[in-house]
Amino acid sequence: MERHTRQRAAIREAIALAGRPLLPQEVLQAAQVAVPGVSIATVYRNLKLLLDEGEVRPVMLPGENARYEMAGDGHHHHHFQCRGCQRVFEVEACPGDLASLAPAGFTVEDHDLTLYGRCRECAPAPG
Amino acid sequence: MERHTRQRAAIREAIALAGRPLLPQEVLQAAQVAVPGVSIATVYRNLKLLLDEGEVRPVMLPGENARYEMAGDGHHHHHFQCRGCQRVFEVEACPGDLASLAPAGFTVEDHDLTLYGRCRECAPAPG
DNA sequence: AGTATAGTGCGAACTCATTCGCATTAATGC
DNA sequence: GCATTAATGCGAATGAGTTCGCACTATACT
Repeated sequence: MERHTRQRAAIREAIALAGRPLLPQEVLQAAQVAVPGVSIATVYRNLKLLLDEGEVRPVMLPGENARYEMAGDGHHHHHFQCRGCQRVFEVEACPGDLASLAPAGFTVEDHDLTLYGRCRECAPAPG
Repeated sequence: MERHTRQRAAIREAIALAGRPLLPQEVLQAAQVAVPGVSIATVYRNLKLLLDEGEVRPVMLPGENARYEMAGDGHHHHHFQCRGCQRVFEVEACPGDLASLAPAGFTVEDHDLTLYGRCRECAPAPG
């Protein structure tokens, strides 16, 4: 039977409160604020659990390790990665139907879009 | 001084003729047709060389290892990955200006788009 | 043809994220 | 409170992709 532990709660909280997809390392750092001794192994174990339960979803970006965000209502959205802090944010908008972009004879079922630039905190003209 | 070897020629050819980004393993297979004994180490060494010379460019897709394509004229384009054969193809089209999709205060400099579906050969309704 | 040395093939070594083994800790049910 | 055992922390182990070391090959120049 599944037990309720401080570590698990801290890990779930970390992801829920971040409001953006986190790397396992970022989850660890955030969870360690609440539970100083948490280990990276526990983060990975709980991420797997949360994934199996469908509470959390993996976010893959080009050339990056998987990040994790709350699955929420599963609505379609994309991501923005800041070139200053490397953090990833959710983007609600979507360019819409892209089926016509594919070569003739190809069928488009889905798409992934990643925007790159500067987040509010790493504003343009970095210092 | 840089020498002309059969291996290097075969590797460059493999990428040029493929017309789509190749994984190091795919480059190896293609190059082995021309030069049976080529090793994967040589593929990696030459990929690095070609990258340094700007002849070849890396293509990163979500959750995938780097693929390589000829740098060509460097025009802006995107990619399509087939869910049947996993191969990646170039897509000329682009949805255009996506700057407006980002949250307020964020600056969009660039974007990556990946389409997923079925290529002509792995046509819909696989079987 | 002869020499110097860039390039190659092979297998070992490395990187780094992720997973595992195991002794220990602590949540749950009685 | 006590027993059961899921969960944790630690460090070792994995695994896949990539790189390295070194003896050997073969290109380019004479």
